[in-house]
Amino acid sequence: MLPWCQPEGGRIHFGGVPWAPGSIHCSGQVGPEELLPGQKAEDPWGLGSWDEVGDWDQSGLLQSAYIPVPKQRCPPGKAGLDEVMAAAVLTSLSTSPLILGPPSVPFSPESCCDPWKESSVGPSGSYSSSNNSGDWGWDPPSDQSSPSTPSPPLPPEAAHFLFGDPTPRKRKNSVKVMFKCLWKSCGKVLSTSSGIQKHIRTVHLGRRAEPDQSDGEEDFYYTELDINVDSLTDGLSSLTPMSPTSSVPPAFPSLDLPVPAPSETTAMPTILSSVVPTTLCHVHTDHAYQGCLTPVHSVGISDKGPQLPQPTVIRPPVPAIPSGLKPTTGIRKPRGEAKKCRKVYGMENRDMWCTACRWKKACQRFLD
DNA sequence: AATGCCGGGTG
DNA sequence: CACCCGGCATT
Ligand SMILES: [Zn+2]
Repeated sequence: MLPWCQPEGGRIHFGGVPWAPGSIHCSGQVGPEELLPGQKAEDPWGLGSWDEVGDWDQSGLLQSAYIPVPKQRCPPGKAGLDEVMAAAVLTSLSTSPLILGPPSVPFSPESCCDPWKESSVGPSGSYSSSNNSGDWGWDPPSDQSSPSTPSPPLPPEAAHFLFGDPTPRKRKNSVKVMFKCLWKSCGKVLSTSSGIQKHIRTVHLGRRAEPDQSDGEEDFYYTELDINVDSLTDGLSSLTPMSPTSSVPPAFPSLDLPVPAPSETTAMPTILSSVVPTTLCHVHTDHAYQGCLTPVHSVGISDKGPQLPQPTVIRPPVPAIPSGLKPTTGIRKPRGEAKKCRKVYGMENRDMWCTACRWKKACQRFLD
């Protein structure tokens, strides 16, 4: 009687793409009411504001590291430095002498990576089949690559990347800056730093709302997001999967989409590669458990991952563990809290899940 | 009870 | 490989 147990003869595929990213319209969660009435964003460093986020569509948002220094960020004297640097980079970035192609980003982002490209793999057909220890190459345990969500007592460990241009000014009109709360189970996203600062201070830190002389702890519980807003054009098409043969009325619940995996699609030209902590894997398709799982080398530019200094193997330390005696309540994997496909689409729409989810594997679309 | 997903199958 | 699922830790 299982919903999807019907004659599996023909799956329902709407042109291959359930819904395109960037076309989703999220309403709720982030609403005007989250922003202070009169507080029209004071945007500490005049980033141009994007306040009053009624709804924002997640197109390609690239998580930028942390943003450890919100306030007092412009020391009287050397304030201009970052600014200049940033400006310089952005400039050389977006105004490459001859690359004034299409009105959008010069580095054709869309071209290859669509978050949900269900099962079409291998455009260029040559994903070097680098080893990949058989398994679904992964390293669940001991992971920390991602800005793990902090928990109350957790001492913020964010001083890693203090460099690399902390506040990439929003580009012409393709990048918006948002601030996301990293608290355990709160993915609140606000448009202004002061916004989440207050949010965190009050809601989480249980502190007072006045931004005055707060120990600035809240600064550690939010991160900045650079949302690419240039794919407003695509998508929109198959947002309503009207199956031709009227099978499985999708009618997905009017849920506010939970930030899907940050589809990193920004191909760094060159200069940029040195300014941006390439902590994210690029190409990342839904199905393709390749994307970053399999060390996709040769992506055009030999962009060696900045990580993995690994001069010597750091594996050995796994000798003494009395077989069958795992501390059942030890360092257990904290099971990410992000809503995964199953919950998001529901069992009835299993066909929309990402492949991983369908196979009961770790979700690839909504990673934690 | 529902989820997320590892580990272990199957063609 | 693509695909499925038992089973178990988590929520
Ligand atoms: Zn999924």
